[in-house]
Amino acid sequence: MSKTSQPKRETERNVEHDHSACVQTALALAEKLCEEEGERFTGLRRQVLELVWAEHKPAKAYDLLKKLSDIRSGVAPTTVYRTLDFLQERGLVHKIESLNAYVGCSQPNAEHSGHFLICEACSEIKEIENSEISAWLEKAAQDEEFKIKTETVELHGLCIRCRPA
Amino acid sequence: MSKTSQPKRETERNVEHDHSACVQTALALAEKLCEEEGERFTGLRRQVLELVWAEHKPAKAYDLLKKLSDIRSGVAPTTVYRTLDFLQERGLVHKIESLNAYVGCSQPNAEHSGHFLICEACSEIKEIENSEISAWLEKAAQDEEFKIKTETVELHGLCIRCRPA
DNA sequence: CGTCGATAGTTATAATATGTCTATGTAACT
DNA sequence: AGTTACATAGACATATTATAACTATCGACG
Repeated sequence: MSKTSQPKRETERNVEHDHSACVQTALALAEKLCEEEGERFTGLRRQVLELVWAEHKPAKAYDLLKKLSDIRSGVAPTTVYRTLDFLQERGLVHKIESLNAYVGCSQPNAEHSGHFLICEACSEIKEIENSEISAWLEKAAQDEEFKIKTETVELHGLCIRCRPA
Repeated sequence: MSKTSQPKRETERNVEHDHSACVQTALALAEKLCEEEGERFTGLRRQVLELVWAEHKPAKAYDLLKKLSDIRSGVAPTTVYRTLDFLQERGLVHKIESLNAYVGCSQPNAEHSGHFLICEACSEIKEIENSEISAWLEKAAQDEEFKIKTETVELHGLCIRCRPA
């Protein structure tokens, strides 16, 4: 194959991004985390997590349900929601409240609320790892003597690839 | 009536807070804003806004529907959602994404995304007016060259009255 | 190999939200 | 007043999102 022939299929997200490695890493990390916590990383949990990670876009529960039905039998809404609950509790996925959808988290060990950049053009979502954000928000909350437990921070707009030059 | 007799009924929120004045202000402001924008502040819109403002707690659409049914006929989900949409577009109410609920906004003229402190004990919600927050978030987004359009910032925790001393 | 708790299957239903078509109200113009 | 046009709201249907409650199965451990 010459360099000028059909280029290798690339993700929309990022020409540098090897997504299958990305998914494999997430699954491996999940497995490790469950083992450490004495939880079972069952086939169902693996399949759901894999489906959530299929893209760097929020996945809707009922879409996961459809896809899951293609690869197993006896799948009902409960199946999906129960599994998503499990994954959320371990920080393996986050719920995006403003979209009623779910994304995989790549820092599941770290105690954190997620902060997200959500592109309204291409739907790609990125978790911000700017650790200052929580500190800033706490500072703002302290003015009201409010004690933050969980943070929902979802910033909608245009990502670098979709914003006009 | 002596000073030691039955004290005047006070809101749970704040003994200093005159809530009926608070609602009246909000309604008057809404009326003014609609007039300025050439929009009609109809009976329905006033009633819905008044119900949303009944408490400083998020109001659920179907609860509003029930209450609205007590004071008008022919109320269906569409009625409520349509009216909430109208009010949201004018910044008169905000939707709290993490609760699927709505709160009145007291700075409807100001262009802004709301930032909220939500007490998980008493459900009271407070809109933060710390203007630095948006600036901070933009700063964080700039690291990713992301252009923010709307912000969902909902901080759940304990308010000053509910947090342990 | 039996039992116990965790996991998942099954069925039903609740809660949240939207689409579409029709009727009515109000403003603007004649 | 009569007519038109558009905004508002009513009516009805249905889609989407999420949970409840009960039963069956699996797998770790004694």
